[in-house]
Amino acid sequence: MRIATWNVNSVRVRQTHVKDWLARVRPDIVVLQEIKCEAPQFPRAVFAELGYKSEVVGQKAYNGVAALSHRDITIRHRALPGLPADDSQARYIEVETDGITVIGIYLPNGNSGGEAGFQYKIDWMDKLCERAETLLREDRDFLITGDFNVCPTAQDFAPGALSPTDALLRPESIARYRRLIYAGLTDAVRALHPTAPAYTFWDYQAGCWERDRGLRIDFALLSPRLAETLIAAAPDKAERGLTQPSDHVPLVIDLAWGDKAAVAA
DNA sequence: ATGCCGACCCGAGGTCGA
Repeated sequence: MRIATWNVNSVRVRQTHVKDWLARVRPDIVVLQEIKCEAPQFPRAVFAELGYKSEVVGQKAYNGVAALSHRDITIRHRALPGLPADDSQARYIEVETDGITVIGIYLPNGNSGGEAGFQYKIDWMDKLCERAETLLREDRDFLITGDFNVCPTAQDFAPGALSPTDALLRPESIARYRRLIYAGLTDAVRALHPTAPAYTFWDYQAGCWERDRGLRIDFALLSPRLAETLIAAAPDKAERGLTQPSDHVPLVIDLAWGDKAAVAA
């Protein structure tokens, strides 16, 4: 099973990139972030030409997440459980297929809106931790993947790419990322590549791509049984070098899940 | 120290991202 995540920074601007990438990489499921449109504007037909169905949690201009799959998927949640009912930011999608729950997230950045904006990020992370802990208690097979907007270690950003006071580096943010790991989830990329930079984001500004001043802020965190099936996990760096790219690249995870099921049968 | 770039809103230039 191939699962991917990609912050596309506007799905309408990036629809040809996404379509070409789907044809090349053929993920079973991909979750998208920052689609920046409401569901009616989502270019479903473009991806349907390749056999992909879309589940969209849209929002005008900002945020917005989606899941594309050529399998049958069931949408379980369109918002992060535990957030206030009046929260209108489209940042969470939870879908299920073949016994796996795939959670796609666009975690708040936390640098805008002052301390209230940062507190929103922290509250969001607390609810995400609670969701993960609930699924672990239920002994479910799941992964949380997407744009986490956190750089947990110094290895996860190029020197000078972030201010030391950036919300991506604040101890409150990192502590909550660590809580997900301590709960029992496995960072798929680090499990296989302990020392590689594995950046997933390069700012459009200041020649960050050309100077390789990147960040590793997109992750796939696997529940224990899924982690045992991990085959491959890597950012698809080539996408950043194309014309008019997203500032993020896809992260692609391969699991021996279908194989395992076949053996068991 | 600040802005760089690029997307959104709309139809200028402000706001947000990370």
